[in-house]
Amino acid sequence: MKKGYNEHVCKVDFFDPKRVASVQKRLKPDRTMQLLAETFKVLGDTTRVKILFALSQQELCVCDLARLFNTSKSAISHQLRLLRNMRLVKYRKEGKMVYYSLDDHHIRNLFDECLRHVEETK
Amino acid sequence: MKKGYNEHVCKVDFFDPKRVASVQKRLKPDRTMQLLAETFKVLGDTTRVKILFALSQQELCVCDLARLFNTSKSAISHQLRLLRNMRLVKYRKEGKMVYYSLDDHHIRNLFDECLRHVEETK
DNA sequence: GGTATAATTGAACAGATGTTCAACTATTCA
DNA sequence: TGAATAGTTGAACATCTGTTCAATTATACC
Repeated sequence: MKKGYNEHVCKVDFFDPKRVASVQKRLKPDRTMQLLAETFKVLGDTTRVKILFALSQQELCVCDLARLFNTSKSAISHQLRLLRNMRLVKYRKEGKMVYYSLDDHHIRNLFDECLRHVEETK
Repeated sequence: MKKGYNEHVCKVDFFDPKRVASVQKRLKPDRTMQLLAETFKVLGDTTRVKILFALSQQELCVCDLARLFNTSKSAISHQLRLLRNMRLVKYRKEGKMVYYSLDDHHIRNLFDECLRHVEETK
């Protein structure tokens, strides 16, 4: 993401030290911001949004999801792995089948809040 | 994003038609899912999350933000354009300066909800 | 008008992302 | 045990993303 990076170039000219200091004090730790961004990033893909929305309606297996969105099991499985890693979905095994569902009640709230934003601005 | 794409390969094997049909009925329009994903995607970057969080504290100019996060004005400006396009920030001009602030009260709620998720699972 | 500078923009490029394909694992059932 | 199959995984690859650098625009002040 970074390239040459001319450290000697003055990157900033005019800024208000008071304003900057006051905001700086109230910033959250970098790690927290990273986690926030990572979580939003995982939500930031149409396939994954659809998967999560579907799972918010009903527990489903990989084949159900693949059928629902007319895509391959492999693609769905790769996406589910990302969602698992971020603890957005959980699963239970039943024989050869694996049933997925939402892991966390916050996700539905996130969806609702974001839907309201989208509805308002469109 | 797509390559060869073997249309003739059966992509799905076992699924529950009832389950799939019941969820399918309740899915939102594709355009809505896309807008949701686009919005989350814009939120899914550490620099932009930081910018938005800073702006949720106080109106700031590009130089303030560049200073705050020790990055270039150009990088900040590029990111602000994305945020403007998704109507997440608004701005007012005052001479040579451009002051940015949050456009929408939903964003703070989104942040809070996501923060709670992050705090719980870490 | 002319210079300085806050901000924006476009091109370039390294790195990240998402799907495909093929190989593999795990479980069922005959 | 062996065939069938639900699901996972890794490599490959085209596309997308974010920062840098250089050029441009817009405003202030002399």
